[in-house]
Amino acid sequence: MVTLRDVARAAGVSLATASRAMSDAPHVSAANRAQVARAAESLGYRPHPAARALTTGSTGTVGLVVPDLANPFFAAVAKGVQARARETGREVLVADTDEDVTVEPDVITRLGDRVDGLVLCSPRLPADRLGPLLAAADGPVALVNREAPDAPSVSFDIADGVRQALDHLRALGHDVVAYAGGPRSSWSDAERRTALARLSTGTTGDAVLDLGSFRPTHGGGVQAADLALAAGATAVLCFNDLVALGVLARLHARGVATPADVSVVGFDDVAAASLVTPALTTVAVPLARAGRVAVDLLAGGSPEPEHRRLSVELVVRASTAPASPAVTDSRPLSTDPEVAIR
Amino acid sequence: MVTLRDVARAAGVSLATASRAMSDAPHVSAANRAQVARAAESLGYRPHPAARALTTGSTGTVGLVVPDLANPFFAAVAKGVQARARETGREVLVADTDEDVTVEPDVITRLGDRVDGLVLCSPRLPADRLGPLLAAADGPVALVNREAPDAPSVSFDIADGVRQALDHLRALGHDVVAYAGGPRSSWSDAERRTALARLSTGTTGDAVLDLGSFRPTHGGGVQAADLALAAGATAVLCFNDLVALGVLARLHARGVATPADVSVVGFDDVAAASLVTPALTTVAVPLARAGRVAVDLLAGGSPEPEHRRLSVELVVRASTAPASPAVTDSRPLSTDPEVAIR
DNA sequence: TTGTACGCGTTATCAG
DNA sequence: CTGATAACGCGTACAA
Repeated sequence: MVTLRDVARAAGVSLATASRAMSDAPHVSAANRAQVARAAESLGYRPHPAARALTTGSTGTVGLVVPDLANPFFAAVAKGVQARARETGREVLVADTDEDVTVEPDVITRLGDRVDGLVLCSPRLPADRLGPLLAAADGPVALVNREAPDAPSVSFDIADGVRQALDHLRALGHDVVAYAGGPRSSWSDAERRTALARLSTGTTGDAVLDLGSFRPTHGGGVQAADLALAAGATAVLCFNDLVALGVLARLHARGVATPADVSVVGFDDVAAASLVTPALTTVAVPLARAGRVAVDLLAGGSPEPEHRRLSVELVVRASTAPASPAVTDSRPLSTDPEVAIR
Repeated sequence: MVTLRDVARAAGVSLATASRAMSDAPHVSAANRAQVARAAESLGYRPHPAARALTTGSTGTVGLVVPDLANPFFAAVAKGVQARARETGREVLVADTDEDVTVEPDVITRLGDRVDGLVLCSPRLPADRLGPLLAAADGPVALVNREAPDAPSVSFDIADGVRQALDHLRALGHDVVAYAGGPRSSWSDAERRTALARLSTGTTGDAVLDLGSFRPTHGGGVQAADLALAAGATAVLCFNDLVALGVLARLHARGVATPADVSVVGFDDVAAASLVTPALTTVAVPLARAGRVAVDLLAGGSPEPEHRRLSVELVVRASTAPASPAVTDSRPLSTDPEVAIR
């Protein structure tokens, strides 16, 4: 291994001068600066991260905690974090909690010792458990997709997304729209619900049906679809795209046409949303952007935590269409054995 | 910050003894060991990773390099790496090259300085560029989903997967099966092709049509589907599930029924494969397992690099069925405006 | 502007 | 079994 001492020797200067030259510090003659640079280059010198961390206290690393790397939502955020960190010369240490909120404190402390700051995606950790966690963290923490008073955060303008979706559906003539909600402990589900509540008390008097809470997965959507049908909804707004995809699949399996019979709207605009048939109408959310912003938030050492809210946009695709008479359970199931329900 | 010195002081022993006690080293009296443990516990002592790394030379960190974190294939591998690293008390530093092989050398050296070993997923880096890269790496490197003479690797029994898929298709009566290949520079595509070549010179004389190389994405599948139809194939085996999903979508859009008219087989068994309609028949590949094995391979300091090949299994779902008379371009397009081609 | 010397927190070596 | 003490590689007061 080639150390700074080797570089200094080769350049004919002292260790201190070499150090200053490498870190572009002032008080170094142009000649020496060039000498050192040349020596470092030719020797293939690379500073030892641990040694640097030991003296400076900064590791050049950001941590990322997500519930599930295989979930396209978090994968997209991770890409953004990754990209921004790399641009700013930092590396990213990633931890997947496997959807288990009980391990989060441990993961956070373990990671916390090795990083300069932490990007935390923990949609389902109860608010009262989040506070202590933030307090225990020694470095800066940036929250993604949720807000809290004590930490900077980047989230999305969910209320506006819900509004756009509802406007779209109502313009299409849907009076009975149902909401397939996410986990009760989810901050962003709460956001959707309050937005929905505010929007459904409008002058038109249209209310939106609460189908309940579902696991934020394909399976959750399957359950929600049955309930939506039973309730006679002509449109269903989903907690996220995974749920929407499940609704789509279940509707298809039960012989209900989408969007002819019922319209479906998702949330997030995950990659799969545009690839499925029919392509999903969904509220596009700048996931990667959020990841990038989160790492920038780590640096901002303002006293008051900064809360950035990114705007969202409804993407209309093929899963929504003008309302037709309600479809209920009395509708005959398909006789095609491929799609029939036993 | 509480250091080991504080612990030693509190326990009434020297720094050296405290160090030994903490690292479960021998030559420490049971009494002192307990004292130190108690002191560390009550003070909330956590060893400083950088300091430890500086002296030991080991960082307790493994690196992971992938082309795209948002690709479900790599996301699954990443989960495995993550899980195994955590189990063994290590953290993982992840780098996403964004499918750009030209940045890989840089990424690898940057990461290499901070980790004890590197798990490298680089399916498309040309073999002649991989060799030098491995030579330049200072720590151990484990390859995932490709093999090379100079590094340990974990890959899949692709030949057997292809065989299983082909057997399945032939048993269903498909004489004309087409292969929608992946990138030419891909090691695993080459594996599929040689397996295919060996299998198609059998006594039956059935050959498999080579549709060409496609981008390993949904879009690639769309292109492949048109070619498969033009060639009159009754079944198409795809490079991976993303391609297969593209084929499925395109077939549907062109009014060709799956699996009634043409069967489709994927590769990898990514999560989406079982969620789509019709559910995809595909060769399941233990992605997460591979990730776990890869981190274990890093530790094994054998002189000869170890090459582990994981077995795969065809999962028969709804996208394959007995062959029907070939469908060609002469077949009338659907008149349903939803699916018609302009 | 340059060099010397100390400290960062740990582990490891060597006497006791 | 225990305790000083010397590294590890680098940044940085302080002195020159």
